[in-house]
Amino acid sequence: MSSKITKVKGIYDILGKEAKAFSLIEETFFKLTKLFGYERVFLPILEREELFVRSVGDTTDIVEKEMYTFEDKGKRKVALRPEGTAGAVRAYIENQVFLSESYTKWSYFGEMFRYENPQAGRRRQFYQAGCEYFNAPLPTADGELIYLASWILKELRVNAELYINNIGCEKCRPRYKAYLIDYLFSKKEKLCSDCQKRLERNPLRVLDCKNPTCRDIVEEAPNILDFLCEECKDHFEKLKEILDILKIPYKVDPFLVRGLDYYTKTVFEFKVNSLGAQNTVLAGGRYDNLIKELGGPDIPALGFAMGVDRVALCILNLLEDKREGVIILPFEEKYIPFALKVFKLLSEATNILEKIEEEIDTKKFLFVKNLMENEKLRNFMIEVRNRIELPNKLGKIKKLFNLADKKNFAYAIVIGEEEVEKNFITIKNLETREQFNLPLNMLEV
RNA sequence: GUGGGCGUAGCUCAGCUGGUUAGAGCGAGGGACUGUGGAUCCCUAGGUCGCCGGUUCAAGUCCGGUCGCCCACCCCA
Repeated sequence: MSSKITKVKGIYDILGKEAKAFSLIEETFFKLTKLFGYERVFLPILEREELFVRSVGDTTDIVEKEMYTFEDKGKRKVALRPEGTAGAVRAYIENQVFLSESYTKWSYFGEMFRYENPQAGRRRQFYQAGCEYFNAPLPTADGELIYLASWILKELRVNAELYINNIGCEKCRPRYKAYLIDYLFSKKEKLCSDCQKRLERNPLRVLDCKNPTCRDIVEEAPNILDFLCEECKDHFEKLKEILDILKIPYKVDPFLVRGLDYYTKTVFEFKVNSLGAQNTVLAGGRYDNLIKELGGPDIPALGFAMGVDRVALCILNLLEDKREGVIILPFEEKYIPFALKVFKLLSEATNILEKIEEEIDTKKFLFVKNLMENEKLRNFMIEVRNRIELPNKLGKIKKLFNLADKKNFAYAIVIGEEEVEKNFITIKNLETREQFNLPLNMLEV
């Protein structure tokens, strides 16, 4: 063997159980976002670097040191997206979607890239499932969005707590910021070294420092909620009422600030306690100025992103492999033609089943009638619809059953001399070990 | 970017203060068992001991570097 090529640091193959978790998350996410009117969109992974500098913020760590940036062959400065909102907003503006739609709801699922040191729940290539809701000024939109987010997590059996805050708008935040900086400067020598740096670059981030002495200082700091303008205050009060009506439990955390510059008014986070340090599983908020700042019209918007890798970690041990599907087992090579016939008949029968559920065009087929009456057969056909496979090798019968068992099939179809001669199949339930026959002429219409 | 821990078979790990041919369990493949699986027993395959260099008569073991993994800081979903 020649020298092996390994993966690059922090970038992982998603296989096996984790892949199952990913699929379940994706499926659940799109099922529920669709229910709430979101359309799935497919956005570029590669964008101009400037997009993120201008939206995420040039003093954020994401932009300062975590972006994968490079020059392409046309000398364009490009970056792998570190998050999804900026690209969505760019697409919204560039395609002038606002001209033809009075409001727009998008959902997406895809990989993001940040050059960070890997740890539990943090990878350089990671996946986010996100929603963006454009042209939605009312606090009901915030409520609806949070309701959607909490439902997705509930459906996935993730126990998360919701924290909300309002970080003001361009009218009220500067005043708060000034007071905060004043206060923090008076305590500067007591702050940790990181916070002293934050004070210069991004003072709001001092508010969620984990250092205990910083926390004590923050406890006494001016509270953003006392500084909100009438509009922001009203928005926040209404949001809380909406959450109460929707019966979504939440905690107000006045020290909750988001790391990205574009947020205004509502911000929220769902946190779990089973995950270690990286415990935020879904987060988002309102970004009323971002569209304007990126050269579009003055349109309010909001959104959230869910950390797919982190949610997968949460639900990994909830996944059980259950028996599913059917494998056809011809005992010898000479029975393979018969097995192929069975394979074709059964897989086509699943199509007919689909149709019956919609239009009750049934009785046409004898086997369908039988199916409705015979519970055993019905359960079998449900599994046929889940999965049907032919074996890829011949061997001792014991081996074949062993294989069927290890691959978690629900049923095995036995094909040997007697079956071929009398034109039937023997169906074995691999869990109960029960067997029954199905004459094939029932399937041949 | 910083710090701590760790890299031996597909997986989980033994391998003493350096000493002959590198071990177990699980898993995989085969057999005992030629129309019926999960148990038991037997057999087999699979390792440049992450990689590079150094010390030594001798390195899986010691030293340096490097790559990767895990965890935390930081950051964020």
